[in-house]
Amino acid sequence: MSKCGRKKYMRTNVRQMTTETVESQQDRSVTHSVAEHSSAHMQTGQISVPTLAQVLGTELGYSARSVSVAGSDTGRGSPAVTLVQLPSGQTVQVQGVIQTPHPSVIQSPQIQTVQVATIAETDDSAESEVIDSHKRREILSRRPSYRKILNELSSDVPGIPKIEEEKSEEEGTPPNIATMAVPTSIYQTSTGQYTATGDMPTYQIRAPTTALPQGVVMAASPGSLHSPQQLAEEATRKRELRLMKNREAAKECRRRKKEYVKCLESRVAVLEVQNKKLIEELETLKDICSPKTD
DNA sequence: TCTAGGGGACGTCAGGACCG
DNA sequence: CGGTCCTGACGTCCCCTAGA
Repeated sequence: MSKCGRKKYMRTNVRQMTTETVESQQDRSVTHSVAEHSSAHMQTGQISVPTLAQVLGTELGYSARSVSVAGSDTGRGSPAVTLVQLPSGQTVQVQGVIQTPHPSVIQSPQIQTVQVATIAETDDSAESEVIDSHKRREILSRRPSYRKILNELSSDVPGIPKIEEEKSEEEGTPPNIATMAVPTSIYQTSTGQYTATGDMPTYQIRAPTTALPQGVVMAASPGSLHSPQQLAEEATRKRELRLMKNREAAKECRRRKKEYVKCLESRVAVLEVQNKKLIEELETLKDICSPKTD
């Protein structure tokens, strides 16, 4: 079946998902973490987030040249400020890359999973089941969206491209398209649904509402409906509109998620390098400070 | 060559978050 | 408070690859 045929199939084949199935999904969802999706199998090069590495790399540059480092972490939510003394004697205050401004998307669900397992093992009563469901509900509470997290990261580290909020449509310009300057502009999927912009200096982020036919809603105002048939048509139209919106939203959400994961991976890489350099520096200082044996 | 399995992408549903 | 947005989870399809 071709991609187009498959899409057609997906459109016409409405899956019957029962409530029971959904509830079981909820239970299983606790054990599912983003980390599972952020494996090394993630396709590379679709959307690059080079600015993070570049910015943090700049910080690494200071770190590498430093002779003495005095670090201080102001606590959770505040990035560590590091005093770096350059070889020239000049002291520079650097906002370190080691910071925990946000609850980790990758780690927290796993921790919560352990908590759920512990509760389930130690409590059997019906009352505990109620408590369990409450706790599970708390655990399932939504964390901040990828857009928010990434934007907060962007504000912490200048130079990281922000994910733009949707803008109102304006005539004459492509609506709801935010542009970001990135070195590589490959933005496509294996299905080719997104056009590759290989020779363009920017890639485009389409807001979920971009491709929506606004006129669909405008065309059928409730006042103009009379017969049950018209009501049914209106209901169908609304449903299709909602599905179309959600389709676009899901695509956008997946794109943001990928970008976010890439951002985290870049960060991990930078932190690993920095950690290695700090260890080397520590060894050097140990050698200098230790009394000579011979 | 065939097949099983892994992985990516997609559409859909459900429900929490957010906003006017 | 209702409408909309966002995202986790699921099922499905397609592609690729290793092994028989």
